Amino acid sequence: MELSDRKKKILQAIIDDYIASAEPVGSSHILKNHDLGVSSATIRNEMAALEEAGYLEKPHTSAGRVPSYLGYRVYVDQLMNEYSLSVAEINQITSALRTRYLELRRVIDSISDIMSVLTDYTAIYTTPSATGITVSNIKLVPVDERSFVALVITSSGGVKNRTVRTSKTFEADVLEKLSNYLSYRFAGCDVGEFTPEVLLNEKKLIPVDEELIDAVFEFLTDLSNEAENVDVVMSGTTNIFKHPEFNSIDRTKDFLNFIKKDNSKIIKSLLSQTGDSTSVIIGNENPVLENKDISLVVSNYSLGGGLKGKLAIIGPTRMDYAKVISTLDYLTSCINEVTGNANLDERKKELD
Amino acid sequence: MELSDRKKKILQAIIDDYIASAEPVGSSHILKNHDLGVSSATIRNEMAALEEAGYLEKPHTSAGRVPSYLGYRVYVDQLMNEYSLSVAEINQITSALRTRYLELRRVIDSISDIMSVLTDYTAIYTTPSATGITVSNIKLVPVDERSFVALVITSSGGVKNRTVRTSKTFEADVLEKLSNYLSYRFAGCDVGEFTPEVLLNEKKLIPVDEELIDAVFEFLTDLSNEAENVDVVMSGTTNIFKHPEFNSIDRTKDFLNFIKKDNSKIIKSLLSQTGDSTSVIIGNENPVLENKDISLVVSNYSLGGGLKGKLAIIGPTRMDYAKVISTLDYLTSCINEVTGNANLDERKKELD
DNA sequence: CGTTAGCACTCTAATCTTCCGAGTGCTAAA
DNA sequence: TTTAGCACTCGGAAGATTAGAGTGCTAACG
Repeated sequence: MELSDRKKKILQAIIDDYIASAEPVGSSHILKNHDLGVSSATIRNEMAALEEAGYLEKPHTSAGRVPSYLGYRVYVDQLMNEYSLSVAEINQITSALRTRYLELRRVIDSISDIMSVLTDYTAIYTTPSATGITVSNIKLVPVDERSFVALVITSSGGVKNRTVRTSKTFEADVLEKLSNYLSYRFAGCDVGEFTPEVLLNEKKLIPVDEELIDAVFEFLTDLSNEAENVDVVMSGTTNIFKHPEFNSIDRTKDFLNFIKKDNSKIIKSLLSQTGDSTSVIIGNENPVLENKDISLVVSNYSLGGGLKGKLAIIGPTRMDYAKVISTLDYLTSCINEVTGNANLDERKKELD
Repeated sequence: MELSDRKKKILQAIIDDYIASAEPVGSSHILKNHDLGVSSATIRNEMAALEEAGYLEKPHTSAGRVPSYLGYRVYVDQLMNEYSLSVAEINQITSALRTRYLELRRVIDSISDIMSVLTDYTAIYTTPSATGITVSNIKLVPVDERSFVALVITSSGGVKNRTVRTSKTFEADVLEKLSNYLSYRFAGCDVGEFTPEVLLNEKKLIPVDEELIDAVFEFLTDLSNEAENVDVVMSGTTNIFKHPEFNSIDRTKDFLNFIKKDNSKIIKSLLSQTGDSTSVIIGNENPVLENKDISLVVSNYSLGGGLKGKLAIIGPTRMDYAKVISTLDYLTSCINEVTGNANLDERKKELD
C-alpha cells in the first residue's frame, strides 16, 4: 500500500515525536507541534488508517499511538530527515582521533567509545578479522636459556606471539636458523593454512629438536584456528540508563543479558548477517531480537591491510535512527580515511 | 565492647540468615532456625543490645534486624564459618584451568570468569602490572619496504609491538643493525626507564636515519609511560541480577555506574589500597563506597616473572563473604601454583 | 536477677477503591 | 472531505483499608 503524502507526514510526525519524547503520541499533540493544516479529528482518522495498515499501534484505547516495527522501517527507509552532525560533534570526533591512533587496534576501540558518547547508546564492534592475512615473518627470540618468544608478523603489520618454555636448554643459533627457515618457508602463506597435516609434513623436513618444533607448530595451529575468531567488544553499556525505557528493571535486565559476554556468539552472527552498507535491524525483524524491542544500526569499518570488522549501535527500537546512522557513517568514514592507504606517520604529522 | 558468647551467636545467626535470605531477620526466625536454647523474648533483648552497640540496624520499627557495616566487619573478622569449596566447584575450576592456560594474560582472564560464575557476583581484576620488568630483546622486523614492526621482548616473556610506517624506504640490514644495537644497549634496562632525556642522549650516538630512530624511540617512551598503566577488567556484570537487592532499578543503576569503564580510576585506587593478603572492604568503610552498599573482597595474584595484579569480587554488602573469600583464595593459589616458577609446558603435560 | 509469656502498639506493603484526564471513535453538521 | 462535539474507555495516580510481622514493655516465674 502506497501512503498518501499526508499520511506520510503524519507518520513521520508521530515517529519523530515518539523518538523525542518516549510517550505515545496523540492527535492533539501532532496538531500542536506540526503544521499540517488539518484538525485533530482528521489526524485521528488518518491515524486510525495508519494503524489499520500496520504502521502504528495503540498501547491501549486511551493512549496515543506508537510506531510498530513496520512503522520504524518505513520511517528509516523513506521518512526521516537527514541528521547533520554539529560542529561541536565533529570537533569532538577529530580531537579524539588526534591522539594515539597509531595503534591500529586502538583506533577502533576509541572510535567505539566516541560513538557511544555521541549517540548515548551502546556501541559494539567486532575485532578486526584477519581473513586473507598472510605471514610476513616468523621470529623466535630467546628470552633466557630455556625460554623464547615465538612471533608471527603478518602482512598487515599485526603481531601474534607466544612465550615458550622448554625442558632442555637450547643454543641461540639453533633458534635463529629455525627462525630464518620458517620465515623463508611460510612467508606469504595465509594465516589460516597451518593445519596439522601441513605442519606434520613440514616437521619431517626440519632437523631440529622435536620439542622446539612441536611448541612452535602448536602455536601456529592455534593461530590458524583463531584466525577467524573475532571478539565482540562494547562501550557505553550504561548509556541505556539515559533512556526512559530502561526505567524498568525487567527491560534493563533483558537488554544487559542480551549484550553480555556469554551471548557474543549470537551478536556476532547478527552482525555478520548485514551487508556491506550501513544497515538497520529493527525489533522483530530478526528472530533473535523477538520481543526484545532492540534495534541495531550496523556498519563496516576497515583498518586497511585487509583488517575489517563491524561497528554497530544497539539500543531500544525507539532509537534516534537519523542521528545514529549519520554518526556511524561519519565515524566509519573517518576510520577508513585515517587508516586507508595513507602513511600513518605522515598523517599524524599533518594533524599535529 | 567485648560481646558475650550468646550475643556473638545471635549476631552470627542473624547475619547468616540475612545473607541467605536478604530479608530482615526477626527474633522468632532465629528461634526457629538456630538452637540457642532461649526464648524469642531473650533474643529480642539481646538484639536490642546489639543494635544499641551498633552491630544491627532496623529498617523500621516493625521489621526484623539487618546487619550494619560494623556488624559485617565483626562477622567477617570473627564470626563467620569457614566455607569449603565443594568437589563439584573444585572440579569446575581445575577443568577450566586445564585449557589454554599457556597464554599468561589469558590465565587471569579465565580465572576471573570462573570466579564470577562460582560466586554469582561480579569479578574484577587489574591487568598484570609490569613494574620491575626489564627489556630482554628489541627487534625491528621489516614488513614491506616502507614499514616495519618494532618489538620489545621483556624478561617475563611479554611482547610489546608497534607497526611503524616510514616516508622513505629503508634497507633491511640497516634495521637489523639497529635492532642488534638497541638490544645490546638496552638489554636489562627497566621498561620504565625510557625517558625522553635518556633517549635524546642515546640518539646522538646512533648514526641512523632520524625518522627511524624517532619512531622507535617514540614507541619506547610510550611503553615507558604505559609501564605502570593497568587496566581494570570485569566479568559477570549481569550476575547482579541474581540478587534481590538489584530488583530495584536505582540500586542497579548505581552499581553499574560505579563499575563502568569510565570509573576505572576510582576502582583501581580502591583496589590498590589493600595490602598483600586477601582483604574485605565493607560498605562505608571506604569513602568512595559511601552510601553505595557495595562490598569488595580483594586478593593478589602473581603470574610469575614479576607480573602481579589484584583480583577481586564486588557485590552488595549483603555478600556471602565466607564463600567469596575461600573461592578467591583458592583461585589465587591456583594461579600462583600454575604460573609460579614451574615450566608451563611441563605442567601442561602433567595435567593432560 | 535473668528469663519468659503475654499483649498492645507500630509500621510496611499489598490490595482495593476512587477518580482524573488524555485520547479515542462516532455522529452529525459544515 | 473535514471538523466540532461528545460519550466512552482505560490506565495510572492518589488515597483508604487491612493483614501480619515484629517490636518493646510489663509482670510473673524459677
